[in-house]
Amino acid sequence: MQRIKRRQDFVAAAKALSQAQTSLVLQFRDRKDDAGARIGFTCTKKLGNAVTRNRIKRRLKEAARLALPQMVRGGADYVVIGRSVAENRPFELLQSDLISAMQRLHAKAATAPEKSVP
RNA sequence: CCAGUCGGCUGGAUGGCCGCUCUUGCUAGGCUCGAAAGGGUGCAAGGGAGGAAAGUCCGGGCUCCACGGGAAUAGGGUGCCGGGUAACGCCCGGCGGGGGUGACCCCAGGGAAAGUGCCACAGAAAAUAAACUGCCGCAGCGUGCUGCGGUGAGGGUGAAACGGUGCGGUAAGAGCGCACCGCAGGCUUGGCAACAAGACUGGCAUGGCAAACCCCACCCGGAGCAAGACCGAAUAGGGGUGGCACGAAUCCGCAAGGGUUCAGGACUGUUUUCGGUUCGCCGCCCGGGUUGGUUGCGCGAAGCCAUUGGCAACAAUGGUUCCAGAUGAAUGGCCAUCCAUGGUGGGUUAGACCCCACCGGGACAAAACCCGGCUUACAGGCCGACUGGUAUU
RNA sequence: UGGGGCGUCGCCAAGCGGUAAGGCACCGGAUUUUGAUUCCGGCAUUCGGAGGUUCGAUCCCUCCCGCCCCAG
Repeated sequence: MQRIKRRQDFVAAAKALSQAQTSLVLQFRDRKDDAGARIGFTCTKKLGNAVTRNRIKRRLKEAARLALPQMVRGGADYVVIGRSVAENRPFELLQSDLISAMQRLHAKAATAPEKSVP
């Protein structure tokens, strides 16, 4: 799965669907093309210093690597925004947060597909 | 043993499973992303955050720009002396001042006699020393006032009052004279110097503030790796060149040239004789350059060990080692045991810092071109030197 | 990476070497049957923090902390 690296992709994903969980916020945007799914990780400066922010992003990356590959859809951009509890939340709960957020987002996209068009 | 001062070191360990990034090797191609440049994908081995990587406060390297050399103006910085260094506002040693019983610690510490300015309140007066009050003498008379002269000693204040204390001296007094202290001047001695010591001379001049303006001495060209270099598509546009084309009317202009309409070409919407966009057409070559990519990018004022010189900072010589290179940003995720440590309960015990069980639980903080410093943050642990006190011998 | 600014009472703020203005809010009192209005009085012992210069710092200097803005 490719990583999102450009700022404008992050901004575009922020304008599309989002789903908040205890440890993270997941954003989902359908790019309407045939390329593979992409995922990006970010968090705000309010969460702490560089060590804390990096640790949150690494735990989320590892959870996504283990939990998500069989769930993602082609042509989709996912952005995971870390929250402060993600630093110490048990790893199994971190994975289940990701899975349920993605399930609910996919359900939202099915009921209201027009909203995801930018 | 208690209290304290200074300096240095360290910054959890081992293992398992699954990952990230770089380098090298392997058969060297395949597959794949991309317009290209270039990138991704396999296996194995090895490397992979810090003492502050931080704050970005100084100093350099490196790169580009500017510049004939140099100097000056403006602006900014530094400020006892000597040394170290590539350089510094850093470090070392010394001097002076201040603090502490002491080990030791702190100090932007040049110039106030170049000039300007400020010194609230209080106080007679806050800086050309005079006025006021006072003290003393003489004269006058209305007998406590006036005039003249002497004096700069006293005057509640204040952060600070024009040398201080004492003795002599005098009408009263005053460095007026003397002793001691302070101060100034040149001299001698010691020291590279800052400065110190000594005797001599001078009766004393120069209040404080320059982290107020300022003066003096010295230093500084500007920007920053998003510097800079290279590769480089479609489309549009620029230059050159070859072939084809370069029609008609009209307007501006001396001309070169330009505008408008029709015709014509290219692309395109559309059922269409209708419309839209564009303007010489086609080929080749050159240069610039956007998205993007590569590079810059780690052998260095490097680390470690030894010897020598130096009180030291540090330097020289010899040997030895190769030690991170990410870019929405790698160096991790999960788990187990141990270790340091905290809590609770129980046990041993004179008492435990000893033993057992359970629970909790790892300081600060992550390279972003690279080095030398400074500053700030930091759980816990270790080592060395020294000081004061108490007790014992 | 480079540059600039701010921090003063609960809120908005003035002051910029010499006892820290003012407004809103709050508290107490007066007026009123009660409330509003009005009037009177009260309300800053770290002027973001720590050092330093000065007789004396909100103000000057140094270092930190927090917040905001600009350029690429």
